[in-house]
Amino acid sequence: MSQHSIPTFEATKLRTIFGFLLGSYGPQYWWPGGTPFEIMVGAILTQNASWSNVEQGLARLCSRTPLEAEAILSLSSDELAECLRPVGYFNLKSQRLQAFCRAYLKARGLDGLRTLETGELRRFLLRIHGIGPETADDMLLYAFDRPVFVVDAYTRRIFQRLGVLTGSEGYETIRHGVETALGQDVGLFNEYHALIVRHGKEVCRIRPLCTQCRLRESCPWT
DNA sequence: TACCAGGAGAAAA
DNA sequence: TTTTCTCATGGT
Repeated sequence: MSQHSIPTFEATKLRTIFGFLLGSYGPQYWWPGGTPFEIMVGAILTQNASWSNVEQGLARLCSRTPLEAEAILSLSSDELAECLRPVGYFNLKSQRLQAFCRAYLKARGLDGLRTLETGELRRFLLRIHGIGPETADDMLLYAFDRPVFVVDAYTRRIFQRLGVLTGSEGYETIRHGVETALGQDVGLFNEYHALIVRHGKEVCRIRPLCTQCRLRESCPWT
């Protein structure tokens, strides 16, 4: 399947998977924590990092300065990196977070960004250095309540095991395919991504059979 | 001791 | 255009 061909995702299958996850884990009440700005900061910090590390970094940052764009930019990149040390990639994320804060203020903050149509807002976010498709979609869905399906490594893994994906599909192909199949449902996308992450953490990351997965008797893909 | 986590961008092939 | 490399702490 090439990046440019549009696969047909079975809505029934996608909803069956969702129902299984929701029945197994219940609502996840994402995003964990805070204001839209905090959610956007968290989305940057959690790139290829565990949320527990992000929480430690956020706590250090909040103990140093208010969690606001102006305050974050008032720190030197080294000072910010030191706050973010527990997150990992702290030098990288210090620069990415400040790049985001500059763009955020230039766009007149939350009020300015909220006036943008979803596609326009997505393009704005993707132009910021350090914000790729998954981070942008996390922000769109969880900070702006826009109907966007977030694709992450867990999504690819689970959908591939279940035969929804072949493994060669690109990010936009998967996102567009799921959105087309399920319709523009913010609540559904919010819960679906959160449940996929929850299950991804439960199921062994390496072995196909996970002895720690509490669903191992009924889980259809382990 | 290894391995990898709610990725993204640059460099190399 | 596609693949590989780099960034880095903390938990298991």
